[in-house]
Amino acid sequence: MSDFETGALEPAEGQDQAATKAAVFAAAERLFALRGFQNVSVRDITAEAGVNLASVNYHFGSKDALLFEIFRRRTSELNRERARMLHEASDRHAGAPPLREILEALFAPPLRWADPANDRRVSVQFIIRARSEGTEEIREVLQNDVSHLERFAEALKKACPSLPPESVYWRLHFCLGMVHNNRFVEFDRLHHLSGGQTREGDVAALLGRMLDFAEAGFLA
Amino acid sequence: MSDFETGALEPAEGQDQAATKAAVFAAAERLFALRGFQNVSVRDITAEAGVNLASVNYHFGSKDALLFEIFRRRTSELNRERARMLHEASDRHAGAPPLREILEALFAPPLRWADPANDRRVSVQFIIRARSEGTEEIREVLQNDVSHLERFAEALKKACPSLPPESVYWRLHFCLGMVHNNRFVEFDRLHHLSGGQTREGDVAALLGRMLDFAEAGFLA
DNA sequence: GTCTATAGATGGATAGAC
DNA sequence: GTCTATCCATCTATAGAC
Repeated sequence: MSDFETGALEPAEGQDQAATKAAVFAAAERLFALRGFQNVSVRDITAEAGVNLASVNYHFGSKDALLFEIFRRRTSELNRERARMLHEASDRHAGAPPLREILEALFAPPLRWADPANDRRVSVQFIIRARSEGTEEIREVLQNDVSHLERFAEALKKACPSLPPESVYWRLHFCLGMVHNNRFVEFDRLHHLSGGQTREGDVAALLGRMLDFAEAGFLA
Repeated sequence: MSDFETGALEPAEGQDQAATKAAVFAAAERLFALRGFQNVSVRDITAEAGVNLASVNYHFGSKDALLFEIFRRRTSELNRERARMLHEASDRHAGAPPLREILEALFAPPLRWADPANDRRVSVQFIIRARSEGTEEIREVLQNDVSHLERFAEALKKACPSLPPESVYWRLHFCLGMVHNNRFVEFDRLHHLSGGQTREGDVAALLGRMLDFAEAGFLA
């Protein structure tokens, strides 16, 4: 299943099965990201996608299963990007990448997605929302699937040998908090607070700011 | 209104009006904090409080209004504690408190509440959840009520005169992200990731860790 | 496979008895 | 003021026609 993105697909006026599923997937992700899971009904999704009401259950089984499928796909994509960046940094430095490059592998992928020029913009918001508002099933996955974080924790321990392991874990937790706080609402609030001095659109600059802050925090 | 906590109140078998309102308030806060706003029905709340179904609408007007009243009370309490700590730090240092004491005024109150020995434990979780899952009305308040943060931003600018103002705002944003990430779910996940090395119960130690990290981040 | 119509369940809110 | 009974809207899920 879920092989609908293997080629170039337009919504099409036709009755292509894959196109319908893709339209539902995209509409659901967008609406969930903007309004939250519980505030979006199956009717909202099918209306936005321009398909009939039964499509969600036919293609995904249930509303919960739809949410879960989007979540699994997006988190696996994100973690794959992070793992690849960490791996490349490791290769560049004989298996012991420096602190800043580890943090960059953690921060850069979600920030790249968050770029206004990127069509993955809503995907980051979706993931952040699903993390906290998701179903019990999603909560279980979050609890048990920590293998990608383990790789980061190990790399950080190696890069900060003088730091007690539990401090590494806590600081990784702080870094994740920085990432999870990158919601539209929080950006808007900051923009208001700063009198318009903060520009969230410049994700490259934001990445630099986050790296400066987190790197210094790790070296404390 | 909402003057029901002026004395020692037990749920009572009687029909005390204030006691009923307090029971609804407490049950709602607890359930919202644990399960999220949309996953708790008015029936759940009244059942948990041991009162009749109509109580929510009679005492608060609606489910939304109940959420809003809890939110307003808890956030005003929290911001008052923060403002008081900031003010005291300011007094101790002739109007120019050092960076670490400003950050302590920001971090300490929610962490004190989060202490397992504190009955305010759920209140922090409630606030964090309400911030992201709340109604439109709550979102508007978040957007417009930033006066308490302005005081912190001003103090931070004064404590870090060499830092561009927009950097101060961004770093304040990062610090708030650290605070907002202190959810039960995230603590549990971290506990699992670290193989039990992180103990969230020791809030004093956690405060120290957060201060070390954030202070270094600000000095970067 | 697609879509309409509807079942079946649940929720917020309220009228009216006491 | 309290509480029961109920209204009415809305939602997910599905049966069955095409």
